[in-house]
Amino acid sequence: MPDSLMTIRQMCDAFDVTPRTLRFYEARELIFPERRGQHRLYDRRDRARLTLILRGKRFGFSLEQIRQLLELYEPGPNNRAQIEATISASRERLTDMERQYAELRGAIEELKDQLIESERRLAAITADDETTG
Amino acid sequence: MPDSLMTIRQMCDAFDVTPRTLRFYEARELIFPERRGQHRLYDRRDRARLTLILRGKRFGFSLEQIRQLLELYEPGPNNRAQIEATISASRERLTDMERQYAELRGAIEELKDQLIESERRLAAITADDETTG
DNA sequence: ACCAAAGTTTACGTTCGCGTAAGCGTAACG
DNA sequence: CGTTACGCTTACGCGAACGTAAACTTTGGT
Repeated sequence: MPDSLMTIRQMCDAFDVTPRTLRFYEARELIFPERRGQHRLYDRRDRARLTLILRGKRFGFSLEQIRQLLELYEPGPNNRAQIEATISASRERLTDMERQYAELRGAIEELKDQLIESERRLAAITADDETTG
Repeated sequence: MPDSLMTIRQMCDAFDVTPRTLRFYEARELIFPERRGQHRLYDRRDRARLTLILRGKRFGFSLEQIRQLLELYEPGPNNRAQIEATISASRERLTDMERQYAELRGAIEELKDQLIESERRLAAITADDETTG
């Protein structure tokens, strides 16, 4: 079993997705499995892309945004203009992600404060129970 | 103009959303504006909640997840069980968010590496142009 | 008093990200 | 040689998160 090529079922088991999902991503041009006859075969590159797709989804990106992100990881034509465009797009995406990163930190801190406040209130009630009860 | 109460239009302008969106969030019980006659009036609390809603959306949370998150910020009944439940839920959410935070850091680093690689390729082509051209 | 602007409800329409069922090919197993 | 399993395509369905249109009331300005 050459692990360099996987069937759709092996992919589904490995990544916990359905066949429908893989075919859907293919229709949206996010992955490009080979065809052996009618059957799809997924290689290392497809798996790497799928990993990025699923991660992108956890960040709330749309499939279209993810598709554009994936293009940034492609070897691409050694055309200067293309490389420059990729660099520019990468920088923009990086800026967005850094902002989101900072925002998430802020949200975490706020929730932490809220948690501490709840713990304080619980402690107050507990102390009250001990004196009153 | 008492800025403690805002009309739906002022809210839309301030947060860059449509009236439909605000009414939709209200129908889903994410915000609870007062009614002066038939009209809605939004106070500081509504605005605070809307800020959290929009931020949650940027993190890819569903409105239902956000609604549950908002509950954690509510004063809530001083019932011990309720507070304990809130604390427990807050801890779980915090764990998730910390994980997402770390994951985002990883994604940023990967894209950075990719960017550096692109810059290297561009430099190589440029150097090539200078010697060849 | 009147008109336009703004707000309200009701309800159908739309896009995204798949789920799900129908119907067909084919390959392997007993 | 049948049937069982897996995969393929086509296509309709569905919940989320609004957009949009229709019809009505309310409110502010002149």
